[in-house]
Amino acid sequence: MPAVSDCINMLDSETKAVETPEDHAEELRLWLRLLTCTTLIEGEVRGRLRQRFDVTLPRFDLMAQLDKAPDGMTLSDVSKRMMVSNGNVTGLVERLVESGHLDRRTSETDRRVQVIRLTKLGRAEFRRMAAEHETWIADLFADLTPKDVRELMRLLAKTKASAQKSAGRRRP
Amino acid sequence: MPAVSDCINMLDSETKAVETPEDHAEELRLWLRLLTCTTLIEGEVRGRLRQRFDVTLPRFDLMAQLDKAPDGMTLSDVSKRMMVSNGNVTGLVERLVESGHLDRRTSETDRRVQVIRLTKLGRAEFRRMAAEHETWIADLFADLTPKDVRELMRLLAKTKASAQKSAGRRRP
DNA sequence: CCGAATTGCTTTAAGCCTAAAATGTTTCCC
DNA sequence: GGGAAACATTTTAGGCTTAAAGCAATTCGG
Repeated sequence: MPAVSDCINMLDSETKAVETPEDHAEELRLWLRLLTCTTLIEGEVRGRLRQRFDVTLPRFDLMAQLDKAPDGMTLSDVSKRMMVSNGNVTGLVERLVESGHLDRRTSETDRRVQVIRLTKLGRAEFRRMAAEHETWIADLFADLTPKDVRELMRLLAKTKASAQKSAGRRRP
Repeated sequence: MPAVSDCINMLDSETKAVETPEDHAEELRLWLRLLTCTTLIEGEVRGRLRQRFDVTLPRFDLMAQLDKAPDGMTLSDVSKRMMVSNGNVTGLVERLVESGHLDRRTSETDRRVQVIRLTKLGRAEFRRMAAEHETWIADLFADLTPKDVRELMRLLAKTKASAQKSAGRRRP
């Protein structure tokens, strides 16, 4: 219950109360736990991909994006989807074209645009890796009940929306 | 409800049913959403740290670990806590010693061990950054109710335990 | 004791990643 | 049409990250 003096402060604030020096320790702990979970799982997946298939996680992620887009994607599309910088994608694609997993061609209608696709080899290898990858994920989350999974999905969707809104406030 | 043939299969499996080619699509979607949330927030924090304080996220994370350990930590401790490789810490520490934020000395009792601490400057700068950092996190999670936060904490704790168990099965 | 593991850290080689600047292309609009 | 703005990508410079190999120092077992 805010004190009267706080209510006065709240008036000249925009959307959120100024509030007395509040701690937000809970949110901080939540963020650290979220980060820990992701780092843990990501490290495990990275290691398994390397050991079983001698492939890096970024390469796998890029191929996963392309597997869902049979007609190919532009580098910008990939960059947005993967939430990484443009320059990053350039190098990643370079190496995957080199190894024969990707096909890259300049768009006929817009010469700025590069369209990339999985090659036959790339698709076959990705499918093989993805099948096993799915079992790893299932195993990593094995102790969660279906209800836990649903609830986490819901709360993470809410988290994502909240974070996007906050990021948008800063970068409109 | 598993079919009879599945139950037979379940008998010769260890802890978890073999089950017919199961899809696990829900767990996969959960993992991708978890990753998206983390990437989104991490990117936002990284950008703000750079713009406001001209500091990188890994440097900030390292300083955060040391702020909680007034008597210092060994590089191994830091490596475990941050869940990054040893070699990574070596370089990170090198740069932070160089910039005057960290103090590094060899342990008196075990000459293999390097103990690092925040310098006065390092601690002061970290505290300044951490205060603002906490408000960013609060803002990014602003749409979650206290109940949401509690529930997420609980489910992520369960997720972490599940993933650790799974990782441990592979690397005992 | 003393050699064999183990431990703590660093080095190496390769790749990932970002922000910012640069380059070439297209679109917009006057 | 012609210049300005917007766009897609690449380049650049620097830092982060990992796995694996290497080097000391310590501990352990006989």
